[in-house]
Amino acid sequence: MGSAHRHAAHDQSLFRVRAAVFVTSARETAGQRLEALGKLSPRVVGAKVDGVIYDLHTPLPEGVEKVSPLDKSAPAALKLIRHSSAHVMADAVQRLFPGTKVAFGPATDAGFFYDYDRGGKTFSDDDLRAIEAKMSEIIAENRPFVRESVTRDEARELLTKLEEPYKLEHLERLEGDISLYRHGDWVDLCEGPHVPSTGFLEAFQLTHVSGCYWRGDETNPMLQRIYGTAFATAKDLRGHLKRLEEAKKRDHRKLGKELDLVGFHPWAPASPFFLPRGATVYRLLVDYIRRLYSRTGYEEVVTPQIFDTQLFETSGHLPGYAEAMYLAATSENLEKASAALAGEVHDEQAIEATLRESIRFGIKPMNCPSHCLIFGMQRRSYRDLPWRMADFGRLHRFERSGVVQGLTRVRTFAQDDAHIFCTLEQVQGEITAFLDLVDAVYRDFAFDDVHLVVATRPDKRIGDDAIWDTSEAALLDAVVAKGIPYEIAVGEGAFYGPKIEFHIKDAIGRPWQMGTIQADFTLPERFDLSYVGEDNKAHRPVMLHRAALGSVERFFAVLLEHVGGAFPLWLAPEQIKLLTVSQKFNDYALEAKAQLEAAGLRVDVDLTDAKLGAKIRQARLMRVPYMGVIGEKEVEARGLALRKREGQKDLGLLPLPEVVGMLLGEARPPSERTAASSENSPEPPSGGPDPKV
RNA sequence: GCCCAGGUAGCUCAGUGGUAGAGCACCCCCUUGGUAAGGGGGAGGUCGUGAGUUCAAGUCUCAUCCUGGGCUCCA
Repeated sequence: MGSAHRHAAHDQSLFRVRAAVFVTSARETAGQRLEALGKLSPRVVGAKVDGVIYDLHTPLPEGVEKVSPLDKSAPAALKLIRHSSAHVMADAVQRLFPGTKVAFGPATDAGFFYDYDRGGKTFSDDDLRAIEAKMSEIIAENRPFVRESVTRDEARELLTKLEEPYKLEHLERLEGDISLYRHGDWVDLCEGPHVPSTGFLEAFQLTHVSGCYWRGDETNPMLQRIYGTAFATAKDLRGHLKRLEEAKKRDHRKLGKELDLVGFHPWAPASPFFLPRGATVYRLLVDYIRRLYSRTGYEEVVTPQIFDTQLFETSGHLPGYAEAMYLAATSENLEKASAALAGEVHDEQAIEATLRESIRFGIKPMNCPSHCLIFGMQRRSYRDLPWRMADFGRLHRFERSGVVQGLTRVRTFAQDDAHIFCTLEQVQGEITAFLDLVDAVYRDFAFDDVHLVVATRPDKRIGDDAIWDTSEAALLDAVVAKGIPYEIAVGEGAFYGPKIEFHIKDAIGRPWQMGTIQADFTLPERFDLSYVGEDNKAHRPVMLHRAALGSVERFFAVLLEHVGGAFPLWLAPEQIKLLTVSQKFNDYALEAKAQLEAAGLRVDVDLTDAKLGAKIRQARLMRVPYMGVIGEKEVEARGLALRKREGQKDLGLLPLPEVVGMLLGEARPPSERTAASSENSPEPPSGGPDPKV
């Protein structure tokens, strides 16, 4: 698997200015030191002092050794630029909208934001443009950013005077030194560091507004968050905007519509319709996983959609997961329930029983409970373990209206889901095998930037520490043995067991979490599952939840964006489209189509009276991997003129059997290509004929 | 669920209170052609939905549904 990419919990410490540094102001500053070293220039936005970022005007601590300039183009400089931009924005907002209170305003991975309380009022897009204009004025004033170290009482006094309740609240949570930052007349409770002056901010843009809660808590007042982005230079900003544009072009919702893959309808919100072309790809994905299962010892089951709610009470989904579950009612039961509510039933217990009965059925949000039922249907022996039970069952989860998104967050989906029932001793081997499986899958889809996160026991958990020790060790040992880059997310595991998450990066560098494998000790317990061991006693199995693609819908979306709509041959809805030069050749085109289809290819044909150029354009827009042009010469030669999607590759006139041979080799996922089929690779090594084996 | 922005023909989008538009797609006709759009004609909309203001509403107000961007949630 891929490079040694890691998410290292970004060097926050770099930006934490050390304590007890600002006692006097007579001390030499970073800027002075750099100047003395002849390293100060207008490109320098800060200083790196023994690995910690300082403002230029901040006094250095005693006995520092290394002071180096922080160039505005350095990645670490972005944080200064963005955080300073946030201050300037807040200044602009308070100038334009007096009385607005400020909350938090940090730099983020993509830019910055600042949260405001406008006393219930909101910001419009026009407001953003006005704020941008005001920011430009403040930047033109080129006021220096100045740090002040103050006592808690002084800070409290100032913030009280400024009437900043959120800042005051935050002040009381702060530990250690308190500092303020000023530029011009504007002052903020802030840790810094900042760029030397507002004039250093060359390229910024406010992007959008959203609501958010104070300290992220839904019960707190809602604030208005204005997002922006900022870069060292206008060129960098343009580059960023261009990348956003690129991402927009690849957006699966746009491509899904353009390529006739997916549709939506208001009567089934957040629930995709896979149209014929999309359904083909969907089926190919599932078929691919099925073939993998048959090679790796999985057995597929088909399970019900709707269950008595007792199932979910046993599994704990009710009431724990109730808000995300659809419940199913029958009209008969609903009538009884409304009669009860209308007061036609008087016995309180009877009313309660009637109401309970009215929602007696639940639509499954996960497959695991029904798999537990299957396990429990018969007496199981240790000889049956590990048992790998796969299920592509459709799941329904009620996601809140604000969180659904295209195919990546939907209310109905299927997973390449499987549950492995095994002994504690077998866990590590199963993990290792799954790592291999996932590795093969991501390779086949050309996701080459993959890394793992091992999530360990959270504070709130169930199960003995001894079991956690064993299962965490099993996960880690398997990962370490594979030599795959990983990181450990301490305390991020599920309450029922540790897990491994698989994160990939797509073609334009965006991260996605795809597969996962989790150990579970709870569910077997809840369902009282057991197997008979060698010792003829009952033992509790361990359950592993695992998926490589995750949700097929989501994987479809990520893959679609990854390939920019151009599916590889083995996944393309149509592998080749036949284009006739004129309708005189339609009969032969249909013959050729039948022959290619008989050989197992997915073939489309354009018999319209459009000109060849228009047909090619149409096929290219649909990203069809191969085109077969058919005119007089091709009919005579019983072949077609092959043209490849990538580049302008005209592969010339080929007899049909040769076309079949060429395409079939490429028509399987890489891991299923045999030496025999790669012989027919469409791109033989250059220079001379293929060295046949 | 909350905040912001949208919703006009199948698609992409014009339309600032006074007779609903364009391009593409679709249907018909001409054209029968050689590697990213041949030409002509036609059909297609209760402007998301429901109320309200007005002599008059796609346009203003309110409500509601859906979509998008965030927040939040995520066994």
